[in-house]
Amino acid sequence: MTSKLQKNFYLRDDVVGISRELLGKVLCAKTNGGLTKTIITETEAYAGEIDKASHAYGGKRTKRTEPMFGEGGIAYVYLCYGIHHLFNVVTNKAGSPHAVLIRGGKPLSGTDLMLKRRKKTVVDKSLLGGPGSLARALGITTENTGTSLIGGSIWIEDHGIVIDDDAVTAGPRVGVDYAGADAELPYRFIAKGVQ
DNA sequence: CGAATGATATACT
DNA sequence: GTATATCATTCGA
Repeated sequence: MTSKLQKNFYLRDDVVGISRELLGKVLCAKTNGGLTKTIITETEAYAGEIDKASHAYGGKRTKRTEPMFGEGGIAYVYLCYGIHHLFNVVTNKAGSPHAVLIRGGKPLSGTDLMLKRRKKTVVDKSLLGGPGSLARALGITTENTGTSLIGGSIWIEDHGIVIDDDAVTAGPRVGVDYAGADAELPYRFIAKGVQ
């Protein structure tokens, strides 16, 4: 059974709960003429204005973070360190800059295309190991920021994969040391045994 | 462990 | 309008 996640999934105000539920879901991207699918195994929640690690902390609204302030159900893609594209799913209603960063996944379909984009020949965990690599393998770029996840070229499917609570690790986020105490929040979710 | 690399935010003139 | 500091990272040594 497969079904595409609908808008009401993204509109809830529990961004941490959504991050947890996205584990095991399938991220699909039809970019550059090719279709790729990946099972989401690692996510991170960014709780907008109350979260120092978020670009939108304190309700800061800029041209770059604009998509996060929009309605849930769209993509927010940001170029980080001049090299890496990071893919986020915007959640909550318009005006609440919540988002879920997709940090890792496992190839499901379109593997050849991912290998080609990463210039690799074998599938290993470095293919989708990390937010920058994952976005590159899926062909996601900043061009895709603001794209709708309902009816756009990027969407998320539910394949009926259930990740048991025992298989979920919640922990502090990485790479956000500058956020001080907020970097310690257990907003990071990893699905064990799927990777 | 350290460099690469470029858009963006912020603080200036 | 122009300048500089900073970054939700990765790869290679």
